[in-house]
Amino acid sequence: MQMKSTIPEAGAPIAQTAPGNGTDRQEASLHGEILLRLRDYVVEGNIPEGARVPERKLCEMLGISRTPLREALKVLAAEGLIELLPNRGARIRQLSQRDLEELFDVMAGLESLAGRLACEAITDEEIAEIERLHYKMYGHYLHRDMHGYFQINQRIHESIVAAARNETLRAAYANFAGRIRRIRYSANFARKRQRWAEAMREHEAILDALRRRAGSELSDILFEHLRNKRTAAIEHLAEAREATAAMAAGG
Amino acid sequence: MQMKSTIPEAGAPIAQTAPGNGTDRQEASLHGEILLRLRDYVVEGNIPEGARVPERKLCEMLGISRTPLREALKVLAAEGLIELLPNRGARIRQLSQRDLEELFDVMAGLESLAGRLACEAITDEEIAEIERLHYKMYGHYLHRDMHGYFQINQRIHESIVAAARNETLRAAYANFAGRIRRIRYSANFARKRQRWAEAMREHEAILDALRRRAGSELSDILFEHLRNKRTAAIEHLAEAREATAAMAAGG
DNA sequence: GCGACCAATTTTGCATTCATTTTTTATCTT
DNA sequence: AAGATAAAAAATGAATGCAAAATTGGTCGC
Repeated sequence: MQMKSTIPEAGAPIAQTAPGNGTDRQEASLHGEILLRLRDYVVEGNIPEGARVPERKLCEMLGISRTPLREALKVLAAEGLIELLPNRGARIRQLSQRDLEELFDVMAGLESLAGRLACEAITDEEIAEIERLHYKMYGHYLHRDMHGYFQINQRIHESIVAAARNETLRAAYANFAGRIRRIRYSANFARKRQRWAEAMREHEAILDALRRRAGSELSDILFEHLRNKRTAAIEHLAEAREATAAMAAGG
Repeated sequence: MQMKSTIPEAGAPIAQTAPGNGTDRQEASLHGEILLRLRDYVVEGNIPEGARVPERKLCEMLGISRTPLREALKVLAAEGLIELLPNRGARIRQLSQRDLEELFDVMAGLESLAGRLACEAITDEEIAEIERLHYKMYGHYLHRDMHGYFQINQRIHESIVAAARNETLRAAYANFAGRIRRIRYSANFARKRQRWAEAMREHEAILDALRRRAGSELSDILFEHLRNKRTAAIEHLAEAREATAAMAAGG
């Protein structure tokens, strides 16, 4: 039975052109669509860490044959989201604490670069927009609305990356951000309260350096800002994993 | 005819475990081997820019079927070395001048990060080794040996990346370096003589900052160093492309 | 002689099939 | 009954087959 000649029995609709996570979107081919869908699926943490990604099940789920699926899996492996064990299929890549530290440092480097480049090209309008976001975020801070704060925070960082006017950088940033986001979803990540005030102050320094187009200075501030984030995140993850381990032992 | 049950008639030997270009090496599966071979083949500039990568020819060349080849092509496309046009096959990605500028800036950011991280972790022995390389490179500079200079220069930058103790960073660096290396091979890249003395001075500043473990400072110096490289490289490439275009028009 | 149109060939995308390895299950031994 | 062993089932890796799209070559019209 050929797919093209009959209506597939299983599977959800394939077509979708959602803006998505920012990584390269290659439309119009089956493996491309599958890649987008699978990447989002994995990034959103729908499969637990270290779990197998069974080809057959996914094929049925998506209503396709194994060929395009396997092509997508190879790409996801190259992107670092999954692992391919020879003759033993795909697994969701389990990030060690060290992996996460490394990832955060690379993100810090990329944002630090983005800040430096942004100072060369950013317009007054873009700065005004970031200021607007900043004050909105400050409002969330005052109201102790962590979720709102977090969302605006992310938009500010994305705005800085966008202002760098470097598509290559943006794509790399999106890739690494995706790897971290996976953890965030599955570990129910949240920023520590004690870090909050400090982070807010750092954001003011970021905005100040950006206004003055002080590239080298902004680069330093952003690196340190992300470094502090890293410390908080790693601690949080360690606690979460301990809790999970304890639960598994207790239950 | 199944590959496993008969000896393949066409194609060069598949097995090879060369250290290669530094990007992740996944052995033991056909698509993995193909990926390594194809990547090196493309990075070394064996196929001209924009040229088609015909599946069938490559399959015969490598003595395999299209399935693993296509898997490898998808990965190379994700890495940014080739482009996949829907229903029109793979082409060697043609980098615009803007693409190259972006790539150099990202490389600058990654090396800048590497320098910063290296200052946190580098040992005296590693610094001594980089000093040794530095003086060797200085010798090549004095003897006007560009090729020797260039090779040592590359080893110094790789040493700094290695000293950052960040495998994620190293892999990303290798990926971007590969994209640029392709151009270098095919455009017969070389540094401008006029930049040479300046680059040598910058390298002394790099070494000095490294000795003092001045992370932020080293970060700045490395970024500027790569930025200057970028300018020289882009100019050179523009000239080379003009020459090629003139040759094509004249011949 | 040059360009538009159409059939033949090639190429691509995906499904299917086959061989091999891994995992599961059932049986046997101690 | 617990563990080891072997057969059965399932999953993986790669080749082949088939339909759709694109490229090529040739013919016709102007």
